[in-house]
Amino acid sequence: MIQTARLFEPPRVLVVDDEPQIRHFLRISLKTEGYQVVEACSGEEGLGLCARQSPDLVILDLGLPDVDGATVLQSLREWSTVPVIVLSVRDREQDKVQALDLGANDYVTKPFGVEELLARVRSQLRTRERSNASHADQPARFDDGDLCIDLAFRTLTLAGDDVHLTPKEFAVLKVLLLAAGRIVTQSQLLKDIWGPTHTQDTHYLRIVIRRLRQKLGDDPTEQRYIQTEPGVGYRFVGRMDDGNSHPPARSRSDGTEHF
Amino acid sequence: MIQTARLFEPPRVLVVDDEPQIRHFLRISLKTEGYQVVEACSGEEGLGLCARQSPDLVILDLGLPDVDGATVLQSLREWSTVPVIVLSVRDREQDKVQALDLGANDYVTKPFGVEELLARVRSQLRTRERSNASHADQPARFDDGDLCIDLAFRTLTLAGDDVHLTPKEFAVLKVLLLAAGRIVTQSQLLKDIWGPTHTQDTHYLRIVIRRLRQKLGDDPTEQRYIQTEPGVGYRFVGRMDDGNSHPPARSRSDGTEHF
DNA sequence: TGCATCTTTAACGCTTTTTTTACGCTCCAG
DNA sequence: CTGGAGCGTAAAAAAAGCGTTAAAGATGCA
Repeated sequence: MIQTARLFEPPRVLVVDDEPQIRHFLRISLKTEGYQVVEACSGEEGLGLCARQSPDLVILDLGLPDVDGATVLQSLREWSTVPVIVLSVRDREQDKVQALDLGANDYVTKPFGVEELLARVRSQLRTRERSNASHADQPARFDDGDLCIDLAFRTLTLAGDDVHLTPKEFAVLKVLLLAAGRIVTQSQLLKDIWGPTHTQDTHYLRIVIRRLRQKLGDDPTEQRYIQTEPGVGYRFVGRMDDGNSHPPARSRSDGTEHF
Repeated sequence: MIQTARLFEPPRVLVVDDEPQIRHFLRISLKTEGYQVVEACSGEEGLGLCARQSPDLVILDLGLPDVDGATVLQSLREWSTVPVIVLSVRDREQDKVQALDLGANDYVTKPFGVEELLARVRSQLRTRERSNASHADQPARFDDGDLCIDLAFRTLTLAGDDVHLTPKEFAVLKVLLLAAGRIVTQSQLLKDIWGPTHTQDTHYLRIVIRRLRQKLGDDPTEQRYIQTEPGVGYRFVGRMDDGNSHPPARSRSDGTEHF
């Protein structure tokens, strides 16, 4: 594998923990290993940072003050596949099983040894490196200045105003956004959202797409966020392009903008 | 008529352990979960089975009679990236770090709870599934600087401008592109796209081919992307080839256009 | 229970896509 | 030189698919 012009950028690790000592301790350890560290002290904040920064790995304490850690994990997994190492004081098997089945990639019981945790971090990053190499990470957030969509908070703002989306509307938008630029076939959307028994009920889609376009301010005369590929499906595209949109390799940019 | 009918095949798990009770125990548990189980009682045998069976996951006991478990892991990692969950009686941090850094994906200390182990197995397989799925689709793409076709994104750009293709047009182009350089017979195209009842309706093809050439900017006076083989079919070629003369078997034309 | 929100159903006009129909050209054999 | 087979082009009619609207069921919540 020839990886030419690829700048080495240290992996970003997001630490979500409410205890300042643990955060401090982890920050020191992780930085010593050469990682970039981002911190959040609540689940809410963690989800937001995940969406905006798309870190390479998340260390998530289950015992958070605001939201249940499990809930955070669950929300996260609705739109992100970032590796998550769960920390918890609970040593019961049942807790581990629950966290792992919610999408955690590893579960470490407190108190833990730093070296072990760091080795598990390395292991996860190693795995991810392989599978990620050819695949750009998914956008968790879209923002072009006018329209802003945040999958973590399920929010959509248009020119600063909050716009409300129904569950179906949001689900469709999410699927389209996660495949931004690519076509999503109608049957794919129907299968994902309405279930495998409705892969032919394209009229469902038409209604939802219509309302989405309405709420997104899509104007048929200009380029729209949601484009129709007749007979095939729909695709979400950003508006920054002046006519020529290009699918290709998006390098990992700063993270806060675009996707 | 491309169908995604995908057979469900249960993941294969290889258990490498010298203790018969543990093997038996794991076999029962794993089979109950619906996995296919393969067993090895020595490192040597484990490596062999890995090579021959290419399992989806390996559970490896570190305390093997013949070879050191760590050595097995190391050998394995020289040619395989299969997820490995290490079992060990040793609880020292140092041992965990060593195993993980040798390429283990997880480390579970004996005695362990079955449910936890199974959850960790699920977690690993889940991760692998995702990365496999995204790798599975062939990155089919043509780009010679002027014309750019991306089958995954279902996009076609000509000199930077987006060009819209109808479903039939795209289907034909896709078949031709996937056989780039080779002839695709008319009846093959008709069978693939219009179904086996229309293998004689060559006029359908003529229309679609015409519109494709139009949209691709094909000029009859120069060499065209889509060439006609009278009485036989059509072939897609990049433009740098010297066209006629030589036999058709250009498996992979040189450099600039990848596919 | 009643209200409000969301989803599903139904119907219609319009655009895009496919199919039909028609005709001109070239190449090659008779 | 003549005529048919095969391909390219063009424009139509037919079909399919999409966008839109409105109203009838569900669903959830106070």
